[in-house]
Amino acid sequence: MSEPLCAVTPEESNEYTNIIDSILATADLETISRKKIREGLEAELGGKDLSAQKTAIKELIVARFDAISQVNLEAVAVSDAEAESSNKKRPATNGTSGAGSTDDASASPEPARKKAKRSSSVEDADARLAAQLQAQENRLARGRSTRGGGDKKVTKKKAPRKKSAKKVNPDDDSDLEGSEAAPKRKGGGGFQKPFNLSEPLQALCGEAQLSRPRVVKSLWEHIKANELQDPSDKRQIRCDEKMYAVFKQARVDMFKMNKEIGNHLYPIEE
DNA sequence: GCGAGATTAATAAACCGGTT
DNA sequence: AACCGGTTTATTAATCTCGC
Repeated sequence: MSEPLCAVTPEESNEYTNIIDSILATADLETISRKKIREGLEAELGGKDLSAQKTAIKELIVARFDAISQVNLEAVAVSDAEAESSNKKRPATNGTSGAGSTDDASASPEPARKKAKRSSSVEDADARLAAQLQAQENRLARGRSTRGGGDKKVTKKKAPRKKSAKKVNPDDDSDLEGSEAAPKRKGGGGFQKPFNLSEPLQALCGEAQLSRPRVVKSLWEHIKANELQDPSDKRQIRCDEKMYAVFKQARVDMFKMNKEIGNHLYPIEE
């Protein structure tokens, strides 16, 4: 709709490039997105509306990202090569294969985020090697405890875990059928653990004891049955009386709801 | 082998970014 | 444009992996 997308003038292109470069210089290339860069650009330009030049700017951003990430990659490759050559000899492929390394460079940010897992044993070989190298570095750097680095909380933040349900199925079907007593993770850890529900929560769920996932499920059934989602922002749940008794507020964010649930679950003591 | 940190499992729906 | 998949929130227990 609307007007043909205008191209940026050379002056603008120049100006935008400088701004984008400065944004990229301080940003984490693994997590930065086009949108964020564009937002930063708009902010830098005093809130100027760039929608008319969206396409041209998108290309500009991509071009600058590619250019900068390639520079970074080369820098990393050099330091990597130096570091590794002292420990291990690796076929020095990087220097010569320009095309290959470039490809890796542009692809690296996203895949890097996606994987962070260790389910596949094939990838593990590499992962382990990397872990060992890193462990050595850590030990040299500090006497710090172990790979965790000491932060327990890191778990949640640092490792974006993959969606589980999806993996379960393929995993399940593949070859487990042959070997009945598959070693796979038993039933599902503590997820099935039942809790005593607080009174208001009991009134909502209709059960005195439920596991957390069941409580969530039950809550959503209630929400849908009573159309409690705010139409303008469906993540917001409007509390009816029963809900209010639990959450003590007229509206609750669906994620906060999960958080609040914890206050209404009591461990069952024998 | 033991200890400890890291990871994964289920549950829900919306939203966002990326891909086709 | 439409679709797909990841991310978000919280939780516990079991399991895995690695260091010592």
